This record gives sequence, C-alpha cells and structure tokens, in this order.
Amino acid sequence: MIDIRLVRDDTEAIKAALGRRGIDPADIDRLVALDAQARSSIGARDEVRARIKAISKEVGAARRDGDTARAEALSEESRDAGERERELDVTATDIQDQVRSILLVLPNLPSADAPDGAGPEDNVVARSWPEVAPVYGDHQRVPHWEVGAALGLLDMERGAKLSGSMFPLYRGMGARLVRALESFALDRHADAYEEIRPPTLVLTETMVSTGHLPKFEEDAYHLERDDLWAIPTAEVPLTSMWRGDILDEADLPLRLTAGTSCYRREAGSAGRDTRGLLRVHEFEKVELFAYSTPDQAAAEHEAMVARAEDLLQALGLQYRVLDLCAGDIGLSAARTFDLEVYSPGVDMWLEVSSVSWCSDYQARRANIRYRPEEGKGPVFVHTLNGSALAWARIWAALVETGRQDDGSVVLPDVLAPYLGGRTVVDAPG
RNA sequence: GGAAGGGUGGCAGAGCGGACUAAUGCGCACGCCUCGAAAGCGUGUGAGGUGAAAGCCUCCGGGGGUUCGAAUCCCCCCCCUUCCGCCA
Repeated sequence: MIDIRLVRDDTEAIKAALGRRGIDPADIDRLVALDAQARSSIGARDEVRARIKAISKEVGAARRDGDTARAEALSEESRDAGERERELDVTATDIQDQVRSILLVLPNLPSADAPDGAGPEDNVVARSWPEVAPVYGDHQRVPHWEVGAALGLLDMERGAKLSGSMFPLYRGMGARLVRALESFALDRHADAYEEIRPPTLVLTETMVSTGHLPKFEEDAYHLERDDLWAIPTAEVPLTSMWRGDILDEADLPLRLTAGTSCYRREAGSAGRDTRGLLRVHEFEKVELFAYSTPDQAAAEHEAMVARAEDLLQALGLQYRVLDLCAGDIGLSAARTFDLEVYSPGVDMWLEVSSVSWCSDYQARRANIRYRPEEGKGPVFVHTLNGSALAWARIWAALVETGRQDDGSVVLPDVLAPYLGGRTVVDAPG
C-alpha cells in the first residue's frame, strides 16, 4: 500500500506519479473524499465512546456510594449512547474498509528513475552481455522440447497426463539438471544470504502482504478446503517471515534466499507461449530477498541485479537487462530490472529474473518496521526481491545453447560438481 | 483426530468484572556517584489512529457475544506446550 497520508497531503504529486502508471486522477480524488469521510466518522464514534467510558466510571462511583437511583439513570443514558456507538461504528468501519480495499489494489509509486512508458514496448535495454553477441549455429536452432524429448530429458506429454498441460516432467539428466541449478544458485549466494526453506502453501494474509491478493486472485492456485494458497514465488513467504514485527536497525539489511517450487495459473495468458517450458504452471526458482532501511535500498537493489547477472555469466548464457518503464512495473514495485536470456532454439528473449525494489509498499501491507538508531518511532522497512533465476526457462536456454553438431548437449562447467562431474548429455543412438 | 495446560508490553511475568492510567523484575536510555567503569540510587522507557495542541480513541492470540463498564465472564476459531492416536 502507499501511504494514505501522502495521498491526503500531497494529492497532486500522487496523481502525477500514479498517472505514469495509467491510474485515473479521478480515482485519487474519490479516495481522498472517502478518506475524509472515514476520519470524520471515526471522530464521531470515538466521541461517543469517550462519553460511555466516562459514564461507566460514574456508575461505578455511584454504586460504591450506594446511590442506586443515580447508577440506574446513568446506565440508561449509557445504553442509549451504546446504541448510537454501534451505528456509528458500523458506518466508520465500513468506510475504512472501503478506503483499505482501494489502497490494496492501488499500485506503488514508481521511482523517479524508472523510465516513462505505457507497456513492455517502452522498456529500456540497460545493457547486454556479452558485449559482442554470440553467433549461433544451425545445431542450436532446435527448440528445447525437441532436444529434451530426443535425449530423454523432458517429457511434457507425461507431465500433462498427470496434471494437465504446462506441468513439466523432467527425466534422468534433465531432472538432475534442475536439482543442480537450484544447488548451484543457493551455494553461490551463501556468502551473504541466509538459506531458507519455507512452506509453499500459505495463508491468505501472507499473499495479501506481497500484493498477490486481492488483485491477482485469478493467477493463484487456491486449496479451498484448507483456505491455503500455493505460492507463485518464494517472495511471498519470505516477505511475511517478519510480518507484524519491529526489527532493530542493526539487523538490516536482512538477506534471505530460498529455492522453492512456484505455482502460477497463468490465467491471463492462455494460448500464449505454451510450447515446452516457455510458460508453465509449476517451476523451480531460487529467490533473493532483502529487508533494508530506505537508505540501503538502492545499493541493495543494484547488488541483487549484479548477483542475478553473475549467475547468467557463470552459466555462459547471453542476456540483456531491461529497465522496466513505469507502465510495465508490477503492482508492488517502484523500480524493476528484468533479465532476459536469449534462447537460440526458440529464437526468443526469455524473462528469467525480475529484480524489484518495492520501497515500503509491501512493508506497509505486512506491517514490518525497524527502529532507527537515531530518531523517533519505528519506520517501515523497504523490501527487495529478485529471482536468482527461474529454472524452467534457464533449462530451456541451456539445452538449446549447449546443443552440439552431433545432437548431444554440453552443459556449463560450473555445474559439473552438481552433475556428478559429467556435463555432457549424449545424443541417442 | 482426542485430552490437559497455555497465548498479556523488547523479554520474563502478575492481574481473572469498576483507580488496569496493565503491578513487579530484567533489558534499554538518561542522570547522580566515580579518575573511569561496575555496583548502587534516581528518572524515563510499547504501537497505532485522530487532532494545531491539550486531549480523545484503539490494541492483553483472532472473531463474535453478555454488561452501564471486559485483559478479566460466555461462544467459535487459530497457534504453542505436554500426553495419546495416526503417519512420511
């Protein structure tokens, strides 16, 4: 959530900032009006409450003095006030809920540094790696689902048999590659990030804290019987680890990493990129996550992007970094860099990481604060998250990039320790 | 799943219908003392909302109820501990 006080006190600036994301200024005016209404109704209710408390004290005093008649009269007055209080409370609560439900779907304020633009076409390519684009041979122009099927690494048909389409099933070296990638990434960040293995089914509140609910309910798997949600990213449980808590400044930045399965219904993208591993309902991902002070956030964000890039460089995959424009940044983020890997078999740039600085947007939802060493009360932390790569698409890019003339696949040397020393997947026959 | 006991401020822990404005201890901050420190003594120490301020209101796991008045009584739910059952 953004700070309602900012909306109240600096309405025009908020309209301008959210206007960059396509929010209608009239919506903000409506919110401001509703907020004013909420505050006045809270005031009216609290006045009556104060009256009731005062009367109750007098009743107690009258009882002690044995003045039953006076106690009765006061009780009667308080009963009437109680009725009014209930009515006023219903009104106040209702209006407050309306304000909150608007705030919950209102996106974060974009960073001033984020480029202008309305959609994906306006994103800016910040840099590419390697500087000189590689040249790919014909043997690399084979899509990973064909390579995977031929070498017995990937069996999409059997995955669909078990769970429906877009649920991959890896086999043999293909399965081991997924495991290797996860270990590789977690080990790579062990120097600065605490490894977490969180639950992957979470409460509604946990999903609301990151911004995945209520707005994107259609994208999430929900287990109705137990009212639990399957996480779309480890960012969800990691954000809520300190939900409702107040951290010490000395604890920050607090860095966490987790490898989990991620579940996405992909409701809005039916029919698009459905081949192979381009878009799947379940995939593995290693996430980097940090809570920081506002001052630390920019450096933390940069460092996180560098770490994601480091993984791609270590794997030898061609990629580019996109600075997302205001119109394309996700709900909770103020600024986001996407990493896209080039996959020669499908001849596409595949998004494999999204590194976001969410300022205090999620922290306000989740009520996560810290006590500054200098100064007054607790303030909201900033949250940052980034994929230390999503392995389904990396898997695809590795298999396509590594395909040799003879049909075999050569995997990066850095993975050798995780693959039992063997980085070659032989062609059949 | 069954039984019992619990969930109170940063922590420990008392309170079990009206002075709760939540005791007390620890911790923390400041002061006194000291060459300096420890000890000791003193003072102060939760969060949120609203308001120019004084103040007012909310929060004792969550929700609902009883009452003039609820941390305290009743109902439902969640979580923790122990025991039993079941289970990878």
